[in-house]
Amino acid sequence: MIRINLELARYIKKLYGANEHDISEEKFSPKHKIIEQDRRYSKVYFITEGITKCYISDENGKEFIQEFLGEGMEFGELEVFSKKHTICSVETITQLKTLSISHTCFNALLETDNHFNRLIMKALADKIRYKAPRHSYQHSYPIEDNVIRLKKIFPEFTEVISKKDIANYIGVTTRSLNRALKELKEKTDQL
Amino acid sequence: MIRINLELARYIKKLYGANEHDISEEKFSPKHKIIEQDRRYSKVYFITEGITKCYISDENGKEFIQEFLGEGMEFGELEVFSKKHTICSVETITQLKTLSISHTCFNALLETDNHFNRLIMKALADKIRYKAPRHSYQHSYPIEDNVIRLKKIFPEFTEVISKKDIANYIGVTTRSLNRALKELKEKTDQL
DNA sequence: TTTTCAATGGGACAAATGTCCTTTTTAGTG
DNA sequence: CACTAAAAAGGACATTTGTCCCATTGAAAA
Repeated sequence: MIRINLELARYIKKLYGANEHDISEEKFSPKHKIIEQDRRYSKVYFITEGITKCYISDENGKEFIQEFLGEGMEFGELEVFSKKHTICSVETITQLKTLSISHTCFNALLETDNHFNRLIMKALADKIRYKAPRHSYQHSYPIEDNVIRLKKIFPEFTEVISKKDIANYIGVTTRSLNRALKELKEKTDQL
Repeated sequence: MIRINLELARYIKKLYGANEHDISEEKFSPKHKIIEQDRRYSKVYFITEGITKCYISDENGKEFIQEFLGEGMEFGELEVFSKKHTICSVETITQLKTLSISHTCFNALLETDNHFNRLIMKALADKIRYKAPRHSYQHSYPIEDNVIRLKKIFPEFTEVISKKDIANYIGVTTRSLNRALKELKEKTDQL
């Protein structure tokens, strides 16, 4: 549910240690919007600490959360390859620390650093791999099953992430999520 | 709706022309399953002609279509980066021609051919970019709106792709799709 | 041509989810 | 500590979508 990539985190920290002027550290407080949908930016971010949500909002203001990003996850990288606007907003949930790098340097690294190139390639592939079954599951199963599934992979999810965000992640209304949680609780209490 | 990547198609054909022994051409007839979910393969395919569907099926046999792939789209590449099982099945819809290449050669190309590396990177990024808004839209809007949207981007979709596949692409039952199509027709007939 | 089977279309009802509101709880602020 | 605003919980009802059928059509096979 909260995606991480420790291998990438380790490597970007190592680069930061060796080559401080290309990579810079930034800190953000909770609920801070780092990237806004449909804009242009010229930096790629790597999370070293904390959690963000990455979401699309439509004209009615509905948010649909794509991913929760944790340590080692990158964002802002898609726009390096296809020079278009961002498709997602990224907003911090907890305090956040990032290492960031300009598009120019990112490109340079991709060309000169084979290992870096491979890590980014793998990170992209993993994003695709991860999304497919998730959306498939969400469509095919009732809300309750989705909640059970979340509980399994991340038992304390209700403590860290707000109900609204969880609902937007599953793609349902808060009302429906509450209903599912209540029914689930009643069922487990009976036992 | 049917994704293509002409730039990649052009380049892989060019490579095929120059270096025939690493890349081989294959032909498949309609409804042929080229790749099956949860298996291992050692080839990457590039479509040069025809259409396939790429889908996940669950334990109840429900199919959820991730993408329809057309000219220039690749499949089987995700497993090069994370050496796991396939997450999708890929099945031809029309006759299909592909150029395929072994994992080993694919990796070699990525390392030695900068342009190829960049094209693959971009192809991965585009797959991510494309998926996000699509799933968001499908969750947020009723079936009818989704059908209207498909009509806009691919007017003759009902002729090429079966109702069942369209329904599995939108993530609804055939019954619901038919209902939506009927209501849509009634509305437009009134005008 | 007849037969067969899959694809399509749709009726009737059930179940899941959304909408609209109101109440309760919680956390933060003056 | 009291006050306020946001988050959470849930009642009542409407709407959407699914399930379970069966009828029709069309195309491929015998």
